[in-house]
Amino acid sequence: MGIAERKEREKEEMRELILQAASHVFLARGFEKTSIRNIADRIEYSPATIYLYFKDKNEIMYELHKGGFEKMLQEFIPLRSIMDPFARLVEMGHHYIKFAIENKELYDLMFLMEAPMETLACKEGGWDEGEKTIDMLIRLVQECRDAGYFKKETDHQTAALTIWSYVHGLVTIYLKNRMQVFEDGDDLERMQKSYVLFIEMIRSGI
Amino acid sequence: MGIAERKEREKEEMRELILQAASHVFLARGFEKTSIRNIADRIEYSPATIYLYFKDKNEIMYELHKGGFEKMLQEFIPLRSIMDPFARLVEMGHHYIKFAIENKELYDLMFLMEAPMETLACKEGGWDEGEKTIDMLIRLVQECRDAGYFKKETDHQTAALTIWSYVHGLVTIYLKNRMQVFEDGDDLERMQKSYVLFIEMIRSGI
DNA sequence: ATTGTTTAATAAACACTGTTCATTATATTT
DNA sequence: AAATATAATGAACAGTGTTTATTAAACAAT
Repeated sequence: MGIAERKEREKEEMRELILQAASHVFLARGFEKTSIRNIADRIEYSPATIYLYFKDKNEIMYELHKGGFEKMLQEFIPLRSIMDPFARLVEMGHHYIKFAIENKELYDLMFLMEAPMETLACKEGGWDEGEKTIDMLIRLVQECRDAGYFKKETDHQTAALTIWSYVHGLVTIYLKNRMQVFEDGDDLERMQKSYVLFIEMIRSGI
Repeated sequence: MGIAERKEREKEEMRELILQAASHVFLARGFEKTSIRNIADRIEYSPATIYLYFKDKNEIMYELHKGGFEKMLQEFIPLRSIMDPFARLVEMGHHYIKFAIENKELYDLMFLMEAPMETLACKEGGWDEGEKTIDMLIRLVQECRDAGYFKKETDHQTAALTIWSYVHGLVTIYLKNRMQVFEDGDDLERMQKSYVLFIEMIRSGI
């Protein structure tokens, strides 16, 4: 029964081809402005063909959002070489902010857009990608406490949510063009200064 | 020349009528899913008529976003009766979070969507609404420092951005359904706990 | 090799979207 | 009452996501 297997493989290859094209067009034109027809054009297939491989546009979005988390976790790998947990936390924040700035569209898809969450709601199980990432942060907070940085009574989940909220808020203000409230000066520099302040805050406050 | 004035008044009334209808449909169906035709239907006019009063859909969004800021600043008025600046800051955060939760769509429009910012870019001048709000926060931070709460060397703008980032991030995670990363429990309670922690952090850390 | 059957791909359509423009209806002025 | 200016619209354009009936290709059984 080699044929069934080959078909399976070909189906997977086609899915991959579509996702690759989708990713390319999305990153080039932005998510909102990309249509199924754009994606179909790029791989020289009919728009209807895409619906043989994906339920709807949201499912493509969901799949790309998954890819975004893979990419992000990849970029977190070098953190493992940092021994001190607090230094690792600081560096993780840096990498998170850097990832958001360098992958605006992807970050939007991962943490702001509704599309992937809607597909998730139709599926069984939870938001594995998000959970995996926040778990990393929670464990890191735990390590920091164990190493004597944070107060013993602090709840890890609460601390993780607080830290995540801050970095997510910071990059979202930037990505969504709301740094305009500060009239002049360099946005990135201002973010840098804020991050330094926040780090000092959690060093002494959590 | 009473006619010209009446015409002017009628034009303004029509704009208001359209905005009112737009607001109603937007709030009921969500911003993304509302069309010019939906708005036109509600006021029993042709879709083309709307374009006699607004340049495009973005301009309607921009106008509604302005209304959102007015509403928010209205809700900040009671804060003035709080004498202690730090207590006022805490309460401002509370109100900010409350406003976001009770006006999800509006908050989205004010701080996340691109539409109003695109109209802004075509206009001269800056983002007055945003500036006014962040200025409130900056001045409040300044008051706190003067009252001996924060460190003397802390930059007000940096501190304000840091605080805003946190609350904005927190509500955005919630509004965009990303609280799912925490498996069980009440989202609002978790946010409450995080906010308490954050307040303690800035009390001792800024 | 020639059937019959399953699978893959598509063209065309449906019901939408924002937006424009020539045409019609109304209101104002002469 | 006729001429003009203003307001409102129907119809169209180019686009969207998605579905379906039809065609083309690949496979299975004879």
